Amino acid sequence: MAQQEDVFKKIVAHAKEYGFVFQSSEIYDGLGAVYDYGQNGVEMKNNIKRYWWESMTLLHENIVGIDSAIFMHPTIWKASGHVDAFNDPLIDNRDSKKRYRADVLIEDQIAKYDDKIEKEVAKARKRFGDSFDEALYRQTNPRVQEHVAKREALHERFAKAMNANDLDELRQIIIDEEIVCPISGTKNWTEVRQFNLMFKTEMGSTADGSMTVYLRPETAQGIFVNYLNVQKTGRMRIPFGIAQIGKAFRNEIVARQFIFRMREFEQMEMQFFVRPGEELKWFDTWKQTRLRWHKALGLGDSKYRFHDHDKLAHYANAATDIEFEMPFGFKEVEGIHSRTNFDLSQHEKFSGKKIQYFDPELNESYTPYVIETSIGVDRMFLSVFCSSYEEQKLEGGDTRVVLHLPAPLAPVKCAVLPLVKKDGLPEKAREIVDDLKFDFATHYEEKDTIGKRYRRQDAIGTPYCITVDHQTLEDNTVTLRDRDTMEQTRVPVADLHKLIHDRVSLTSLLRKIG
RNA sequence: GCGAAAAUAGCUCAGUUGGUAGAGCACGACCUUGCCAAGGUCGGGGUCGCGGGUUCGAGUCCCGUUUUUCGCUCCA
Repeated sequence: MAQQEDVFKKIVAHAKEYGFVFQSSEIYDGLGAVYDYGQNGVEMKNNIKRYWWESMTLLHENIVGIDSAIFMHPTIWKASGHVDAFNDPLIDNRDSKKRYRADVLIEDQIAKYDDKIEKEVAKARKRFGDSFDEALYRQTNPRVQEHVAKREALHERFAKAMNANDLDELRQIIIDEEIVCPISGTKNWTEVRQFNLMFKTEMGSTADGSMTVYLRPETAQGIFVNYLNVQKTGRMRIPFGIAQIGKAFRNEIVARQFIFRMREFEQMEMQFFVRPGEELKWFDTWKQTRLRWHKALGLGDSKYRFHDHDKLAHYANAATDIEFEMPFGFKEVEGIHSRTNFDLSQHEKFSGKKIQYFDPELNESYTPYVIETSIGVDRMFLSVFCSSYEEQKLEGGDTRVVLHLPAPLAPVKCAVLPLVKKDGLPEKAREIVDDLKFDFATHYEEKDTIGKRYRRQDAIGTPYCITVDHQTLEDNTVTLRDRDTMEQTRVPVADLHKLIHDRVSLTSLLRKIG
């Protein structure tokens, strides 16, 4: 594990050193859990996004894309449940250093009174046998009555505090009830703090005319609220999907592990609308489709696994994660959820608009069910980056750092290098660059020895290096060096375009899954 | 948010009981070489994360703060 952490540190350092990922606002000491993509990172990230987007929109004639705004009507987040669910009152125990949701602690305490009541009743039932009048016992037994009274008083006090959002009162309840930490057994509690996971801002430039809006914590709702628009204007027939790539924001309590958990991040989400009752069939179909998309990159099939959720979110009737083996363990990269008709129904309720689909085959209307595939761009980036990084030992004791990026995702596709900086080789190399640059991200480099230039390209994952030497001037051939094998083959300049295209184009990747 | 550790040049680090900052690599120019990094000469670059305090004097000691890493916690 220590060794793995070490590797991860090197990977993070490499990402910075070669212009993939920088800490946000670094010259001002940085901003927690926010990162910027550099000159190479942005290219790779765009390639990932294009791979996803084209796999959705080109390979499925019943999936279309949208790009919805980050600002949305605040009621959307009430309908979706985010306003309530993203507002947890939390409390820490100073001895065990454990954090708990204050409301959950109190609810557990209420459940304890229920247990006491049931225990009394069970004892009496055993003692009196068949002649036991349970209802009468519950109403009259003083011990049961005492527990009931305490339970009711607590419940009332708790509900009142939660409604008023009174954090001090929640803490007082925990103290008065002498609730102890299950780990340390002590009552050494901190203050109760409210964590709002949604970022807030004001819309409207005057103070009294403004309205609180949230930066979206997920892109999915932008799809749900546009469901009718797309379905009608696109004449979409169920089953169909809507795809979207965009930024989302969460004020994470703890955001760590580099770009794995960020406060501002990017999602690629697709909501697939299906007939009620067919959702689990489609859930399974999308699980397999999405896994194929991942595996086509060739990062290693054993690095993926499904993690099915036992505890489902309030809207879901099935959910799984696609996990990828990062240097710090298997981690969620993509979630696939069967969201039922929860979201569309909620928006029907809150907006008062009818969001139904008339199914001509069934001759009936219904609220569609939804299968969601939701993948984090940054997590995808991290998984590709980590699994591509290698410190390779070469013969002769040398080492080289090489990024074995899937060629279609590499930020630079080929580098054209004149062997020496004279004898007309740079001019010839420039000619080749001018031919290739329209189709491929191409680098030209003439500084330093050829070996050094190869290593620099290896470090950013450039699949091909094209070297122009004296023979090139005679017979118009160059050497083509492969990043992974370091092998060189002599090829005519005229063949370069096809050779490179075959390996680096997104098409080759899409054909594997389409 | 709690606990622990770290922060010195673009990168990796040194800086000895407090005496006003150094190396290697990288970078720029020129020369040399020319197929798998680290030849020569010259040069640019640091208010030692930030803010206080102690001291004649702080990179070094103390306090606070920011960021990062690890553990806990949380995770629609």
